[in-house]
Amino acid sequence: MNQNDALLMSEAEFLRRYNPSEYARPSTSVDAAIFTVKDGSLHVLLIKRSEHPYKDSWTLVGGYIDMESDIDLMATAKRKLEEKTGVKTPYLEQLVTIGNKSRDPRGWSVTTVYFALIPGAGVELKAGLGASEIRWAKVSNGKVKEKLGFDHALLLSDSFERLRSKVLYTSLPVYLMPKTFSLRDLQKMYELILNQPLDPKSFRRRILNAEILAATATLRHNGTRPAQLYRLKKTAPTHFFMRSIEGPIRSENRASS
Amino acid sequence: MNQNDALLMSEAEFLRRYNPSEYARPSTSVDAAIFTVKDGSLHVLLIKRSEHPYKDSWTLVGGYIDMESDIDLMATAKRKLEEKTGVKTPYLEQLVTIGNKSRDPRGWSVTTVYFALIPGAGVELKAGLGASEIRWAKVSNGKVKEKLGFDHALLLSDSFERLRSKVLYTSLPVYLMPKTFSLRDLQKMYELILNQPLDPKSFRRRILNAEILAATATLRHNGTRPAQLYRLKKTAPTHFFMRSIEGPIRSENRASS
DNA sequence: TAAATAGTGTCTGTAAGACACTATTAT
DNA sequence: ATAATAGTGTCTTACAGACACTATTTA
Repeated sequence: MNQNDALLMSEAEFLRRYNPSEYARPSTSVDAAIFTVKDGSLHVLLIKRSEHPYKDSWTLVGGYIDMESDIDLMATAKRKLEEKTGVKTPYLEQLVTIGNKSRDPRGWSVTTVYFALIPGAGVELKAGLGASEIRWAKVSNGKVKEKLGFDHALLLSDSFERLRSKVLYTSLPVYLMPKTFSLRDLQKMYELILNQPLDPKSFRRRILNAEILAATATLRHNGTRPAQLYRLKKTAPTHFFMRSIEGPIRSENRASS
Repeated sequence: MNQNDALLMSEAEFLRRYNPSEYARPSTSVDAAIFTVKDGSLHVLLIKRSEHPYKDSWTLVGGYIDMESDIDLMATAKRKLEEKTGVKTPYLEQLVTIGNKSRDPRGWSVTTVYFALIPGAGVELKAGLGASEIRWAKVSNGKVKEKLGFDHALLLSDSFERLRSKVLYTSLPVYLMPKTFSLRDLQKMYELILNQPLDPKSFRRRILNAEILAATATLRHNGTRPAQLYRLKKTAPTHFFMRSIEGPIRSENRASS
């Protein structure tokens, strides 16, 4: 047995003796700000908790890692999303991880926050375990009317800010659209999130130059001039524009000092 | 006792009975990719582990949350940074959180990765507990020569990619500079990270328009034409430019689907 | 003087902003 | 024809790229 074998053996021996409950660990969870657009407004999915703590408070969708079946954190987020909405392939992005002593009355806890964008059509909500109710809540300026449990009001406003800031330089809103849509529809989605009107000519130029949309063979007729419908190209990744839309000053991601 | 009191009481009762070790939890840690520039190259801080697992392997600086003294995750990251380098106020940004079954042989583990930028001058390294050695390792193309333990090669390359991608549209490199520096020095820092030469005129125009630097009263004389020295304005936040430097195609932050 | 590094003048290119304009439908 | 919504023409503006040029030092 050479020295390398000895080292491996002793690591194996170490692992054999390792007791995971020897040291206290913070709790870890995953929360998701799941956005959609309904009736011309941005909404986020909330559940009403049926268990302590914060029983009967509204919160974002979330839960604990299933150490048996979840292979990684995103799997936990996807599982929660699918349990509640049936949606399997959303735009899902990790936003931030918040961990501190005070956010959960049970002690030190860490939560990784994802944000998801899903089209509004055809989603059927299921409250599921731990929730007595589930519903879409209208988001205005990063806030909902409901008083949220834990620090979820903060998680929501962070998620919304990130969404808004990324909309200035990416094609993210396409993930909120139905399968086919007109450029005007997409523009309205941008305007809704940015809370700011955009020039139609500049908007169309920007989106069409990105080459992420394909025109469909059909026009949509609803009473006035028909609109060309588009769909997202199958292979199109999220587009990052070289220049931002000029909007409110961006100051996301500011560092500590 | 009204209904609200009753609800509060029963939550208090719930918390009194709550047993944190009732459910298995993943382990949670914080790792930091601490970058500096030495001898004209980008370096990252590594330690050599003195304990299992991955005993005698090199890894990024990291460790467990101290549930008594750390008030939040960033406090853990700052504490680790200060223990190793003595630096107290770096640029410190949360990058991503990785959690899965396989990254640690002891089982499901979650780590939150920070990246830090510190000036090279006057830093004295201390290996400290759990480490037999500590040193700056040269980073080339997101990699170090050392074979890294756990999934730290991946954490490092992610950190480096994020750094590179943010350098295209922010003023981040100022945090790697000493107190005063010339614009040419700063340009060299950008070029080093981007691995791409920049036009001096365009570079100066870009940086000066951002109004984040103040000229000092002194010039630096070293043998040729003296250079105007600048310092970072005290109040200057990280600057986000409206346009990217044209570089390799940006594709950070791509979502799952 | 030459070598070396700091810094400028100025033209071009590109994509966004502004805004008036045309186009196509239903009634 | 009018209202309503879709979509265009085209001028301006802002800022990055390119690159030749000038400036200030030491030896």
